[in-house]
Amino acid sequence: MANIKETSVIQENKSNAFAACPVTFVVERIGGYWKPIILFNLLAGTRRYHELRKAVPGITEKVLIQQLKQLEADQLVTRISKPVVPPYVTYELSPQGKALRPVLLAMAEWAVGHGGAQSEQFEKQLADFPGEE
Amino acid sequence: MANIKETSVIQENKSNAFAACPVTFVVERIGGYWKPIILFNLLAGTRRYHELRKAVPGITEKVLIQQLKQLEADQLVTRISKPVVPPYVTYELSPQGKALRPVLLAMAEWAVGHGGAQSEQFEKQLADFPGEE
DNA sequence: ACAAGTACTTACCCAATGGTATGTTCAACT
DNA sequence: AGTTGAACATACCATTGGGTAAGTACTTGT
Repeated sequence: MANIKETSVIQENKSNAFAACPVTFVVERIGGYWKPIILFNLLAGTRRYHELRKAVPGITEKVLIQQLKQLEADQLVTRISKPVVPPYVTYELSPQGKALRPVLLAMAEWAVGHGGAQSEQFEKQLADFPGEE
Repeated sequence: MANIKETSVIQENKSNAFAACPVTFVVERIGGYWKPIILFNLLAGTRRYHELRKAVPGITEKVLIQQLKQLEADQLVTRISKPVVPPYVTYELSPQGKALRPVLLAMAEWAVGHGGAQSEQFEKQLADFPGEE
């Protein structure tokens, strides 16, 4: 019987930081590579699962589902499933998720300002971005 | 000789997403757990290495250095080293880094609004947060 | 009868992130 | 001569995020 490892010091440390720093609180929820991107897409409105797949290029099904589940568990998105065949499932931002709009828009604007060669493209993307619903 | 793996498809996919989505552009630079937290601390002003260690609880030296190097490589922070002994090294936000202020503040404000039990604490933190320099 | 489409699930794998622990350099202090 | 302190570097390990590939359930279209 090898090392058993009691509850991991790391998690405790993270909880400490979590308690102290508001940014940490946010990172714990929308950190990682894909979550902000998914949220940004949902900001534009309710999307079916399949639509999200197309809207977020490069993401795989597994990861998309995985991230959606986590976002759902953190109550940032709401999953609505109609019991029909073929399945009809949509995802949309919860009120908490919608409250992230300023964060995501601030990100997008920074990208416009500091995206170098991409800036123009980003600007176009933002131009036809839907406002509040 | 086993599979050699040419340049990784993943990176290509990421570059695609990167090209299309402004939020992806940002995530590529300040994604991960620690970077936003470090940037948030630097937002309050120039800090010595040792000060950062204390300001960011739970981070280890290795990871702190690592993240600082990456931020420096991405030109979000500037490292200033005085050639004295003992070493005197400070880190501060570059202009690009300072431009992230709205992003980080938006995060902090979201935390205040949605931090549940922690909200009050976050609010205090933000109250004595320095403004623009 | 069979392919197609939708929204997943499962099993397996790799690479990056992050953590622990220790070493280094140089000078001032004791 | 040994310790201390700043700002790292390095070696090694564990965890996690993310990727690939395949399978599932159920119905509609051909």
